[in-house]
Amino acid sequence: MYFCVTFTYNKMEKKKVTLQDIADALKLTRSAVSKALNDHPKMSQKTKEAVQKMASELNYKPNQLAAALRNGKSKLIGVIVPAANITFFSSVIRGLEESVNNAGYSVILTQSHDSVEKEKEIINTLIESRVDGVVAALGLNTKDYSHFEKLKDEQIPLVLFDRIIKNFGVGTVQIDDFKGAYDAVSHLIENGCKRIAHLGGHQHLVLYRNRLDGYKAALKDHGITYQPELVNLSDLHHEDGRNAMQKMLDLENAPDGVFCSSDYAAVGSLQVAREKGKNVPIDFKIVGFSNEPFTSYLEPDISSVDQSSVIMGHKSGELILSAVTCSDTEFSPQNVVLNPTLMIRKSSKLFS
Amino acid sequence: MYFCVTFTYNKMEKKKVTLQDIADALKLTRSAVSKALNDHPKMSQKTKEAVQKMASELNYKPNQLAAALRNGKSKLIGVIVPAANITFFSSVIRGLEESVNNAGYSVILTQSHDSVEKEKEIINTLIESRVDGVVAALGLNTKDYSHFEKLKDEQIPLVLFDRIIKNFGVGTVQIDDFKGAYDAVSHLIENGCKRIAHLGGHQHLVLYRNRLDGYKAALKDHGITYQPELVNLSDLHHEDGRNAMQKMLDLENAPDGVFCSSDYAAVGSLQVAREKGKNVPIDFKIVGFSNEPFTSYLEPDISSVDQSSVIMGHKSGELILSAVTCSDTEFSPQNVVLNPTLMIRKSSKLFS
DNA sequence: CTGAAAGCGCTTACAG
DNA sequence: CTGAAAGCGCTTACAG
Repeated sequence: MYFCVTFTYNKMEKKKVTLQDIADALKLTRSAVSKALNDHPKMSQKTKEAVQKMASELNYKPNQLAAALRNGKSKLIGVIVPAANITFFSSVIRGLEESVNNAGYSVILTQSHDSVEKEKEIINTLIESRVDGVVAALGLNTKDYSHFEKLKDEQIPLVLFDRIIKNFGVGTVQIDDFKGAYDAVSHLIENGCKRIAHLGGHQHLVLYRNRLDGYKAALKDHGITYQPELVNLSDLHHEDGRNAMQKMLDLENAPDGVFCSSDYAAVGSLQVAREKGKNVPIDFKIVGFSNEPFTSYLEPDISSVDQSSVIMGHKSGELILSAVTCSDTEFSPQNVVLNPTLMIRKSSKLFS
Repeated sequence: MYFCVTFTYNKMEKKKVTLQDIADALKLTRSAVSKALNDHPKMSQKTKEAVQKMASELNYKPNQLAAALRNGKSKLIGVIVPAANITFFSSVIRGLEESVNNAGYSVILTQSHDSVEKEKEIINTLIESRVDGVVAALGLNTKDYSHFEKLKDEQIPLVLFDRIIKNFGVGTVQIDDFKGAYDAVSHLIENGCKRIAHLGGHQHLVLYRNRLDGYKAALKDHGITYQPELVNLSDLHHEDGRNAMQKMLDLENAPDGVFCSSDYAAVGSLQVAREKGKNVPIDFKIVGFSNEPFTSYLEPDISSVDQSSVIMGHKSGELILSAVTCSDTEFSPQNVVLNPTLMIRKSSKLFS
């Protein structure tokens, strides 16, 4: 599978330079040096400058571990996502890392792989690492929240995004899934669809419930009767989209459009519709969810609900930072709801 | 842009339980408790059990910060990527996190945004965080490596992946880019291409040099003369692919196929070829690089060189762990070269 | 098999 | 404006 080229180098121990070394060099005490370095108000400018100079000369690197232990805060934010290589999550991570990094915090990244067991382990590890806060999206199968309660017990602030827990008393960041779905389905109706299918996600997750509700509401408001056989719930992977569409397009009264709660399911739908001889968008229209970059590369490109994932990350970062840095005994976690944007592309337009 | 719902909860201070608390409860000393918890050989089974029991009763969580300070190792691995939301990087991160996590290490994720300045800052932060090792892919503009030298000065092991530095005396993980390119171009030739273009990356990065070399070698071995005007070097984004292809297809002697060092550039090429009335793959054939998931969703789906990114992450994890846990004074960093796999799809096949 | 002691590198309340 | 001292929570070499 691979081959290796190796060579050796000498790994010799070298003493790390500490506050004491700077103090010695300058005939000061550790405390003075510490204060100078931390820009303490009651320190003469002269001493500060001398210390700064010596620190960089000696190539001093403060030991954050020691500072963290002493201060009782690690400047570490733990992040839990199901998998780091799903575009939506990696985009949130991107935004999150940017925003907390700006404030001098680092991100510890963990993956639950949608396993509750793993989620529990991670939370223990994060507590032991003494992270100052945790930002998380629930695993697909997480229905019991006791491990998240533990964070509360330890007084570690928590912010949930996208896959959130309702009324859990923690900060949350989500998009308005109801509105995203409502807009998408209304758009399909306005472009001539009469029978719209919905490929949705598991209903124990709030966001998928909200999307289904938005779908139903849009139908109702446009005088279309809700048909349970046009709704399929799954993990929403590419294959799930294919399977669902295979069945639905074989219905006697097949749908003429579909609103998918995931772009992967939407691509699957597009492929199957084509295989069954449908012309998309003329015979069959599609809207996906998440606005994954690839949706715009397809032919026809697929309409999708953008959930501004990088911004969701930024916002999650802001929330966790405000919780972490808040010194009040009374703290009010915010629940942020971002506005979704329907990106209209060829897959759903009447005249393309 | 968003609205907020807020409410308050009471943030009261609670004492964390420490070794001392367990010791007090059991009339033991901290040292005894520490040894019991760390499964020290010279501890009676009875004590160990009693300590374990009390620890979980008191809901004890060891303070990793304190342990790290004392042990001189943080069990933290720093990761530097240009951006976390590029599929290739997020996949490597996925694999890396999995493998180091299995060994009890956590990942600190950072992003350089292809900025040398940022890269320098990150390395300082990681040193201050006392990470036990660093895994990194170079930024696109990083030509000076002095900040990576710093890691050596601090005796922090480094593993570079994909965008590596040659002969830097550190562990590296890459795919055989030469072979990947060679195979891709040979495949195009075998499927009838006579004039093959190459959209390549900046040549100060070894991997892009290797791919260009592979391209040239394949041409040569098949008796085709290398034509500089058919090579375009860029950042390889979607737009770069479009721009390059716009120009090339207007050449008097336009290419009949293209090997792109990125899938994003490949999609751009596909779009432009279509816009110019080419039938892909009949008139014009395309092979990309990285095997991004979306390449298989397109119509025609795009052939691409798979660089087994998750495995690259696993391998990087293994290398950094072996460097971190190695106690020898002599350590030999490995240079791992993974085998690329050409994924043949419709965009490059003679008879599709 | 168990305990007393020292120390990792920092910071801060206190005293001068 | 500066210093001496204590302590964050752990671990380990040493003594018994």
